[in-house]
Amino acid sequence: MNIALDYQARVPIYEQIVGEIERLVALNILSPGEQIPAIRELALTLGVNPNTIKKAYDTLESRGVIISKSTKGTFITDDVSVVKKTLVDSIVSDINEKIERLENIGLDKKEISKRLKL
Amino acid sequence: MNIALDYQARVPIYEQIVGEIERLVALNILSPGEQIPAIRELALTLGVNPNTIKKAYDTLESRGVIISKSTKGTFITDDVSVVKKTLVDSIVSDINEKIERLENIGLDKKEISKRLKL
Amino acid sequence: MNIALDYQARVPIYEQIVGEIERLVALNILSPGEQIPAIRELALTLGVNPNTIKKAYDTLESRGVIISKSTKGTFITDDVSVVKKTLVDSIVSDINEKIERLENIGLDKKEISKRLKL
Amino acid sequence: MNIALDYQARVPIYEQIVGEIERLVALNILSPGEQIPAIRELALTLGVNPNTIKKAYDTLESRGVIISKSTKGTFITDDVSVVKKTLVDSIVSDINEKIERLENIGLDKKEISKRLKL
DNA sequence: GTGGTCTAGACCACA
DNA sequence: GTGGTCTAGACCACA
Repeated sequence: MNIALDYQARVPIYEQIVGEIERLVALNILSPGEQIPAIRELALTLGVNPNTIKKAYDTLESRGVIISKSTKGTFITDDVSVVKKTLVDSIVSDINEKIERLENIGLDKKEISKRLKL
Repeated sequence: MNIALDYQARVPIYEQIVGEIERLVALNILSPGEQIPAIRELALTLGVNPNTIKKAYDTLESRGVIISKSTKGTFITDDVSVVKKTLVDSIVSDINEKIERLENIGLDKKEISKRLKL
Repeated sequence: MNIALDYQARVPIYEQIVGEIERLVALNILSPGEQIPAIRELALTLGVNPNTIKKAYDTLESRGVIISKSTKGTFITDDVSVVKKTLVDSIVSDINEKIERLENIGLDKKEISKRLKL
Repeated sequence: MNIALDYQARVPIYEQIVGEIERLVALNILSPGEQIPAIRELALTLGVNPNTIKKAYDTLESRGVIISKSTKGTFITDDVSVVKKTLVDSIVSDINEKIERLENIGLDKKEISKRLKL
């Protein structure tokens, strides 16, 4: 699994991993039901402690992105649509929040639109 | 000065204060040249340690948002336009980054536009 | 034999199998003296390692629920009443423990009764 | 904080701690908004590694029982009623599930009632 | 081999 | 002092 980590970033490593895996799911690079690397395996690949991977996997499981089946391995959830929808929704609402901030500062919708890559 | 703090957020308190003051400047609620509260005063108002306010003010001064005149007090910079421009630019580039992410996930520009409050 | 397994549950697979067979006995779906599937056969049916079935059968035999007659096969015990009684007793005492917890939290017996399907 | 741990139990230590704190909240021994011991402090008291307490606190926070305010400490949530309700509901539905199992086994409601401490 | 738990302890930013 | 992150590594049950 191809994941780039930034050790300087404020975002903790385990959350970077969470974000990357969510991204790979949204991009259909990871498919529903697909098995993902074992904790220790990914730890080796990324040069990171297994506990850190575990924390990322725990977070992903609590968000319904993956399911871990003890002794069997860890798998992408069968219904990926919810994950995608949630991700898109959160990005969209982030953007809308920021558009609102720009309007508060005094830019009108036309000015804003001009500066967006749309 | 009306500033809401979130003690649970990952963003440190002093940075939240920085962001809020920049926002108030951008909104013209704080005017160029206007005096802002003394460190101890604001510390009391917000129920926060004076060191935290100090750190926020230092950051704001290094960004050219405020100027502290030793015994006279602390003031909003006279030329507020740079502050505003910087803030707007950073928000705009944030948004464009997220638009790109949405495109990567598979939404085209039309779909994205439909969901933005523009 | 119709047994549903939950690979995510904390309860180990072999214990789930034990519980399910005890349940089938208590429900008279498995009758006294009846032969049950061979280890390898059940392993295939459930898509599980034969060692896991072995462990479940061993446990059931130690509890007197089944008897394995070497070359002949494995059978439900002739006197099923003890199995049932033990099972009922353990469920009842589970419930009573939980009733006590509800009382400790502050519900009185009347309130509790109202919410039970009795 | 008075918490008894059972190192033999199948339930992991961190979950025992979670359960105990939920219980103390339900019993009003821990009040809304009240500060609870620092991670390292409770670790010392219970003779357990700080990471274990952290995991318990993380779980409690994800369930909305406590709120951790970085550098300030950890606190019981302000609105405890939801926590209580959820706890009671889950116990009640556990009991009802078991009552149903007893009925499936062949006991009628009268027989069951007789054996419950109600 | 696989996930799950736990200890020991370091280091960090922040307040 | 307080929570948060991370490493290193052991041990366990289960499959």
